[in-house]
Amino acid sequence: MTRQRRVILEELKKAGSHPTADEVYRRVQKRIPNISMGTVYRNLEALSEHGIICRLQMSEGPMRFDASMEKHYHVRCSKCGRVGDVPASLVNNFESKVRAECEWQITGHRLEFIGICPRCQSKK
Amino acid sequence: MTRQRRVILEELKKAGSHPTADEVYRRVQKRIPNISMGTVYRNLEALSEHGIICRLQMSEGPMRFDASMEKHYHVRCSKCGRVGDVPASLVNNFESKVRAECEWQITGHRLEFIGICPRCQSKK
DNA sequence: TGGCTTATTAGTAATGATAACTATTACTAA
DNA sequence: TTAGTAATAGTTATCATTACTAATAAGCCA
Repeated sequence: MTRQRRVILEELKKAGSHPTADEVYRRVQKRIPNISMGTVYRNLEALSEHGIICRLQMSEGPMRFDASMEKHYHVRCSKCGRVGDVPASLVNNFESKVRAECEWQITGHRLEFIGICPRCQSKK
Repeated sequence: MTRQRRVILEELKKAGSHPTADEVYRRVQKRIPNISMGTVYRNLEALSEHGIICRLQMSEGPMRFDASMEKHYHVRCSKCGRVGDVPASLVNNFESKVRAECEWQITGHRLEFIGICPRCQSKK
């Protein structure tokens, strides 16, 4: 656990929402001015491989990262791209019939909601 | 509807599965040898904007395209990357509770199953 | 503590998918 | 046939991400 890795994790936690690698980079840069983008990517990768953070591949835009490991889904705002959380408890099981009737062996799924965030709703 | 666009659409339909832009390009190239990659992208884009084809942003790998417009979901093989279809009828409604309880205005979702395709299952 | 081994870094260059640009060509309607 | 528009081929640019490399820092044992 190097200083760089520690600061990257701290800033990701502070960010709260779901920053991209670049947003993490810009935050960390304020504390370690000569940090390199490669270091940010490498550490976000390492942290997610150790199950400490989560990498979110959304259907649009670059990869995002999430320090929260609780089970939840994500909503992406189609106006501004912001990403929010949807507790898994709001989503009923929908996989069982697919598992039963599909000749593929289903191992998981990726679900992302599309919507308009509160901020963009009030803008209009 | 230019010759290029027509051939792109024909080859996409013939391809059956879910080719990437590059695969479409290679197929079309056999009939129009000097076609440009840009033309392929532009036309796949145009066709999908007109609702004639469907562009699939999978969570891994490049964009894929689908000539079938029936409502269905996709499974991606985690071994080989192949993409298959899952009829929408196998998936129960799971969105209503989210719509009701989330302060975002939900407009849709993107769902992708992960699994192992029949071919990779038998390989092992 | 000091030296040794290995991992990690900063910096830069490379990659791969996609989009933008530009001069040229094809299509269309008058 | 011609002006106007749209689409093309070819090329270059962009953006996110990964790979490479020499220098630096961690961790560990004597």
